[in-house]
Amino acid sequence: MSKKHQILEAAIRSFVERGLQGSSMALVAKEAEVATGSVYNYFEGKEHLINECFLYVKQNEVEFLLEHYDPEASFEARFKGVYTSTIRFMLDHCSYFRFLHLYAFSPVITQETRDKLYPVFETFINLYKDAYEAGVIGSPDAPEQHLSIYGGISYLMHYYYVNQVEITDEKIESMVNFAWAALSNSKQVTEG
Amino acid sequence: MSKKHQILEAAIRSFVERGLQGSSMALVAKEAEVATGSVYNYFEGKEHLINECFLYVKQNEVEFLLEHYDPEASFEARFKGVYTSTIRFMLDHCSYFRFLHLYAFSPVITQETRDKLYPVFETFINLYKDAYEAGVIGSPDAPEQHLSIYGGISYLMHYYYVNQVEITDEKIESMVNFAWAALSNSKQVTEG
DNA sequence: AATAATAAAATGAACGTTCATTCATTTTAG
DNA sequence: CTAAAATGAATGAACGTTCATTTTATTATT
Repeated sequence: MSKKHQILEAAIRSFVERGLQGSSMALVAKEAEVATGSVYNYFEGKEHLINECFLYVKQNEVEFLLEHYDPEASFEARFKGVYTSTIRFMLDHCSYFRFLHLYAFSPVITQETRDKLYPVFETFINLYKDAYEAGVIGSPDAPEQHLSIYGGISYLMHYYYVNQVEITDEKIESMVNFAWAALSNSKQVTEG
Repeated sequence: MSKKHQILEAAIRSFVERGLQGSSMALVAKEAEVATGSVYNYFEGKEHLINECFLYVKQNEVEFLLEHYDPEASFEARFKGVYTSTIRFMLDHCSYFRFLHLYAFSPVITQETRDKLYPVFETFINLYKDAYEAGVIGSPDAPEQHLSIYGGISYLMHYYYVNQVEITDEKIESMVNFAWAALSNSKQVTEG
């Protein structure tokens, strides 16, 4: 693992466990088994490091999602696939998930950082748009649909994490079905 | 408004706008139009202040929810009522909502603080339990149901806030219907 | 291959600033 | 006149950042 990776991984772990306040640069460096000054060879400063952690995690996430994405599958299969992948990613990379859950909305994440991520997630945003045009889901506003489901999953996963609930494949399936039901039912609800 | 309230309100605003790191005690005091030392007359330190902000917001929330809660109403009406109140509370107290959304999962909020809140929300936790026993909703795990809906609403509200989307009564109704549909449909989904 | 020369990366002590906290003093309330 | 509350300058520790020095890697030369 490269030194930059070491630092990112250590930083994410520390930010999650001790918070941004509680994680001094010296401490992050120590956890990464690197000299304090070395962090500054790779990152301009603490704020920059935090933003880079965010990008790093998000890029890992989208990479994972794309790996398991089949553009030829049915809408239902694709949606369920994306939700399943999202949950699996959260499980496999617990500290990544917790980092996102804690800091995705923080004012320390700059607009510049956020803007970098939009194109990366375009595939999935388009999935919602296409599904709407095909009449599979009810709302035309893709981000809204996505966020309310992603938010639900996030909160739930956090709850499972805190309470150390083991998440079986059946549990994942149940969550995904719940999400899909909410999404596909929204057609009737918003119209009725 | 008492001096303690002034400080809490100013702290919440500052924590939301500048983050925990960016909000020095001197700055919070200045925003509260109070001397730096005065903060320490009411709060033991910064961490304590943050925890008190959390309790303050949560207690305000539950007060608001109870004010609009009718224990005699039907399950559907009660659920929809709670969701509607939650959304209205978020809208009326934007910085409270953002504070919760940012720091509710932070490691700076102690377990002690969290434990204080469970009894406060018991009414609403029982609502889920009762509804399950009455066969109205499918899952016996009340916190899970609640969290996935609350999470969805939170993420959505944050999105609306960031994008300055005006939230009409129709929009609230649509969100509440979406939530209720997800909840009441979960019966079929988890069984099917 | 071996050695020297140069560049790049890594180091951690030192610096200067910031900031949480304290406390002697002043102001206000009873 | 007394007690409580408020004040903000002073303090000292913590922390982000820098940089002179050392170590490692790369290239050039014999």
